[in-house]
Formats: sequence, structure tokens, C-alpha cells
Amino acid sequence: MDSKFQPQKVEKEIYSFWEENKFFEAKVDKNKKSFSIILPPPNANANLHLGHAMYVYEDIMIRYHKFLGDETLWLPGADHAGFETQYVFEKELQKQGKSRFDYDRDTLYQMIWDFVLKNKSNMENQLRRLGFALDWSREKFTLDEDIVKIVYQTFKKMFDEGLVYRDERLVNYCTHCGTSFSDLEVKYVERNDPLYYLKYGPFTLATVRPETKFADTAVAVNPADKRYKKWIGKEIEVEGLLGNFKMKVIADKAVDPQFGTGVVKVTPAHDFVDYEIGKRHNLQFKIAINRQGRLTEIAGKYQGLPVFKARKIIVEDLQKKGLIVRIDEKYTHRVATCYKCGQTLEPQLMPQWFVKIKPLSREAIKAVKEKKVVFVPRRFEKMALWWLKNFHDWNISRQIVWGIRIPAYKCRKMSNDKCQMANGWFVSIGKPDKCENCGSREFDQDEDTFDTWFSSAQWPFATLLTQNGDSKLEILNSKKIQNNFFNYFYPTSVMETGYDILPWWVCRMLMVGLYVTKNVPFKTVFLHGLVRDKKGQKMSKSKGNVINPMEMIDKYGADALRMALVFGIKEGSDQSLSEEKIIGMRNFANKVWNIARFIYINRQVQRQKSKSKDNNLELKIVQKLKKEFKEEKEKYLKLMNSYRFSQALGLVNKFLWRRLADFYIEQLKEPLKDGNIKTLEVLKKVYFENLKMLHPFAPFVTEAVWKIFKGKDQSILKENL
RNA sequence: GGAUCCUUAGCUCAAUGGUUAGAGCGUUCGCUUGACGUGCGAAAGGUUGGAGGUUCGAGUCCUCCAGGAUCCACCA
Repeated sequence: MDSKFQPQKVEKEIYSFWEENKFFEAKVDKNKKSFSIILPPPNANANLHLGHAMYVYEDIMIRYHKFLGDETLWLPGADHAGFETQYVFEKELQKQGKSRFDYDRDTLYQMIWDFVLKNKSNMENQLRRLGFALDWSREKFTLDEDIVKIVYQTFKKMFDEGLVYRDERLVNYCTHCGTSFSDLEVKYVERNDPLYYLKYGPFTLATVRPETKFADTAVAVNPADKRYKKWIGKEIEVEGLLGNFKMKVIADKAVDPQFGTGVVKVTPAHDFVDYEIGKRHNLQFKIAINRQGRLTEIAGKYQGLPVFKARKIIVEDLQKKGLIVRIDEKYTHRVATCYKCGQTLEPQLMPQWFVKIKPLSREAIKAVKEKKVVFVPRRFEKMALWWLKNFHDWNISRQIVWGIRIPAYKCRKMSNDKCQMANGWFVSIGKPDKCENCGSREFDQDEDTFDTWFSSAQWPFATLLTQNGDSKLEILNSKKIQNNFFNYFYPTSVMETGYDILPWWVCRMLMVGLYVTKNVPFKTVFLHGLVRDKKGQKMSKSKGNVINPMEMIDKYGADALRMALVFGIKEGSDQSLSEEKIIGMRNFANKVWNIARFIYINRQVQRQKSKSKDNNLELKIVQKLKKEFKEEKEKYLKLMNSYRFSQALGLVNKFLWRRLADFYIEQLKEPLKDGNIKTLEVLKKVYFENLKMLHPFAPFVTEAVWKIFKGKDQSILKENL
């Protein structure tokens, strides 16, 4: 045995051994309890980061349940990550001086496909390097044909049952990225913008966006505001940059009399509050800003100017005309920006597909309240319920190429009532040859693709259902489902992921999973926190404080990194990680190795020593060790069963190092020298049991030691606790 | 404006109402002990943010205050 544990020498070989011997492959075994986890599919567009390494919790649970004798499944996958990936890819294109507009749809799609496939296999190998006990034979990709087919069927089911609808409404749109988003993708940032007080007919009103005034279709005041009561319902004459115009005065409760002057110009097509007011009062929706973020023809001579430039010029012109009363330069407010590129979002009136949330969230809330899904730590249940109650209808249309194209078709003819009722739209799972409503052969497929999360929301049941080669949702209602792979592992045991995607993913999986399968997709939700740097700051490339997990594995071994992510933290809370901490855990792995080395060397000594009767006595201190171990194990099981992994690791760490090595081995050195067989036996037994207990956290060193003692073809994974 | 979390050793954090509040890293002193210097032995370091309360017992539960973090919300 080497005097030091050298992970670099054994990790690769050990992982291949596990994989070749199919230790991670799950099958249906009615005599065993099933335990299943679906890996949150990493985006197939980049290297793994520490957030992915946090999935070590899943490996801990899987390996622990293997020891309990359960039939385990940990199903890996990859996410095409629609918009995210297209964004990353476009940046690559930019470096080559190209843009996505240089290619047609099919070419661009193929280019991204190649890019993703390369990254996907890279990502998979990195998961292997972390030692994850994933069943690679079950791996799925969100763009696999059978998965796409499931996604289509879900969409069709929703469409047929009225849960998905097409509507033209105001959506969050990024003119730089060229796509709309759901509410969740909007990032609000505090910003300082001048607040302009404009002369508006007989009123003065405050606005930060004078450039939208060409699309004003009313002026609103609060119905209770006495100052303006007499104007309500009247029409006022306003002097503008493009000449005088008339404007109706309306009363709406959304207007805060305390803000500004208590008078608001209403621009229903460019502001969410105004949109609501516009709908309530049946106002006209005039469009002043187009998809490129430039003013439209209704802006007259300002047409074609980009928003910010237009604002500047318009303010100057308003000032020249004496229409600006004053400017509040100190005004701060929250602005909706694109979470990806950071540009201010431009609300746009667009026809999009929406998922009706209420009927879905109602069932999800019920399931949570009935504890069909349990949250760990418990506080996240409150968060989940809050989200489920507050979701708006979900915009699932994205104006991008990379992703699953929406299988909705618009008929050009609409030659019967049914077709007209549907506004020409129909949904088809396969390629249609005629309009499903009127039979016309002229129709066009929607250009848009699904929000990635729409497919992710179906991930647990989609990945399991397709394992038997089935990709039809009908099977859920048939007898065929019984005893098959899906039924055995669904609902999955645990959904483990970062708390930051609770609304994006966990809640949506719950809603859609319940809707399609009539069952929760997982029984327990275990959420982990963010990894920060050693000063508690967020890791980011610009700060230069990013720790690369693969680099750490190269230097200190996977076990060290894994334990550093779990040791001494509270599950569900953010944590600080430093290279020093990883080194500390590397030292622990080495300690584990060296206890083995001590036993190994003494085993050889034993053989040479005489076998007098005295040497078979069980010493008092050995009895004490046995007792202490028994207590340790009981505590360990309790902690593991209640998801307190950090405490469990701390327990084993303390026992092996502080007690077994520092205390017992030191005390027992003399008897061992004398060849006391009983002592060595107990020492070995206790140590091996602890190896099993440590294995979920540090799979490599424990397996390496196991093989040294038991033989190359043996594995700790064949053991039970 | 709401919600959640946090404030414990020099730093980063643990501790499920119950011995003397722990760990990792750092600091000081000593150890060429045949498992390991990636180690061993010893030591310093704490009024658990503040004030009340509940309890036989509070870092932990309750109320208030101070400070910090994150998420959410349509103040133009």
C-alpha cells in the first residue's frame, strides 16, 4: 500500500469497474423496495460548475439506499436548454464575427445541435469524474425523439382540454435577444432614471418614458381624487410634438393619487399596468415601439429611432416647446431587464401560447397540503405554496430556433365554423397533411419553440415512461403500466436540486406531473443552497473567485471535493467553499487510507507472532470501542434517514479520526505488537463498517481500500449496512 | 411594501430544549513516536448582535430592537 492515498491513480479505474459491472443499473425487482432519483439534467452547453457538484447529495442518497438493500435508480440526462444554449452559441458566433441572422433556421439548428452534442459528452464525463452512481443505460436528452413525442402529447392534451390557449397580450420581450419570456425570466433592477413632468393639456403628469407618448390612448386619474373629479369622462386637448390631439380622461383605481401629480398617461401597448387599464376601459392599443426596439410610423419624424436615443431627442424637443415643467433627476425605480443580456425589456403586444395556471396549481397546492410531497428543509414548503398561489399564466412561446418547435398549425383557409372558432389553430403530434378542423391542405406551423421549462416540467414522467420504448401517454391509463419500469420507480423518491429553481422547475414539475399522470412526480423535495466563495460572496467570472470542480478533483480527488461540499453545513443554506476546506477533506481521505494501512501492516505482523492464549483475550478497551461503535451506527442511521447528511458525515469523520485513529489505535498499539488477534479483528470490523458508512460521501477511497483487503474483483457496493 | 433566512472563536460555518457550545482553516508551543508531517500531543481563542419573556433548563421557543443577505410585488 502507498503511504498516501493517491486518488489520481485509482478514480478512473474504479469508476470504470462500477460501470462495467453494471452496479448502477436499475431493474424491476418486486422483492425490493425501490428508490429513485432523476438527476436535474445539466445544460448541455458548458462545463459543470460547483452547482452541479452539489448533486453529490443525490449520490449520497442513492449509495446509502443501495446499502439498505433497496433497488435504486439514478437516471441521468441532459437539457437542450433552449434559449440559454442559443445565447451561449450566439456568443461563439460573435467571436467569429457572425450572427444568427447569417443562417437559415435549419442550418442554425444543425450548428447548435453539433455544438451541444460535443458539450453533452463532455458534461457526462465530468459527472463520472464526480463519482456519481448514475445509470447511464437509462440516460435521456430533452431532444430525444420519444421525449419530444411526450412533450407534444402533453401540449395537445392541454390544448384539447382548454389548458393552453393562444392570446395576444403584453409580454416581456427582449429586443436584443429577440424573444419573449415568462414572468420568471424577468430580472428587476433598481435604477435611476429621470422622471419627466410633462405639460399635458390642462394637466401636468409624470413619466419616465416620454417616447411612448405617441401610443397614449387615455389620461387616467384616481376615481377618488377630488382635484380631477370634474375632468373624468371629458375629452381634453393636448399640445404634442406632432401637433395637437384629443385625449379622453378616465378614472381607474390603479392610479395612485400620491404619486407624481396623480395623473397618468395611459399607454396600453407598452406598459403592464396600462395594459390592464386599457382592457378595463376598452382603450385602443396603439403601438409606438416595434420588435427591434425602434419607434414606429406613428412617431412621425421620430420613426426608426431606438428607444433611448428617441427619448433624448424627444425630451429636447419637448423642452424647446416648453412642454416639460420640471425633471426629477433623482428618481429611482425598478426596471424589468433581460436576465441574460441585461438589456431593458420592452413590453410587446404579441400572440403567444399560454398555459392556464389555476387548474394546475390548484391540484399542486392540494398535494402539498396533503403531504403527498414533503419538503426538506421544511421551510421550502411555504415558498412552494407561495409560488403556486401567485403564478400567472405561463407564456411558453419563445422566438428562438433552438428547442422543441411548437406543434401548432394555423390553417390558411378556415373554411368551416369549427376552424373559425379555433381561429384556424390545431395541434398535431405527427406531421399533419391537412387541417384537422376543415381539412384544408394549406396551413403553416407556428415558428416558435417551447420554453425549455415546458419540457423540463415533464422530465420525471417523460424519462421513466420512455424506458420501455413507450412514448404514448395512453399507456398511463392501461393495464400495461402495471409492473413495468415506470410504475416501479414513479413517483420518484426524491427530487434534489438547488432552491433557486423552485418556481422554475420544481413547482412546474409538480403541476404538470400531476396533470398528466394524476400522481405526484416525487415524494420528497430536498433542496440545497448556493455555493459561495470563502468570504461568502457569490462566485462569478468577473470577480475571479470561481472554483472549478474538475480542477479541484485533479488536485485533491473527487472524495475531497464531495466531502467539502457537505461537511459542516446546514442543508438548504448557502455555504462558503474554499480550497483550504477541500484540502482539509483531502487530508481526511488520506487519514482513512492510513488507518487501512495500519491495519494492513499489523495483519502481516500478526501472522508472525505466537498464538498464545493471552493473545485471544478481549481487552476492556476493545469492549469500549465496540460499544462506542454501536452508538455511532445508531446515530448515523437516524441522521441519514432524516436527510441530515452533513451531521452524518461529521459523525463518521469524528469517529474515524478522533476516536478510532487518535485514541483507540494509539491505545492498542502495544497489544497489537504482542499479536492480540481479537483486538485486530474488532479493529478491522469497526473500521470496515465505518468504510461503508463513509462510502456514500467518499466512494473512491472506501472502494480502493475495500479492494485492497478483499480483492480486485470485489466491491464495497455488494455490501449491506 | 411583503416573504424567507442570517447575526455563535481571528475567518467560514456547525450544534433536533438537556453534560464543560463544536468543526475546518488560521495562531502559539512541543514532537525525525515504523499508519499518516496530508501527521501526533498540548494550548490560546466565546457574556452565542441587544433587551425582555416562556421553561427545572434557551445558541435553540415567543415578543421587540439593531444590522446583513436573498427572493418577490404593476408606484407611472
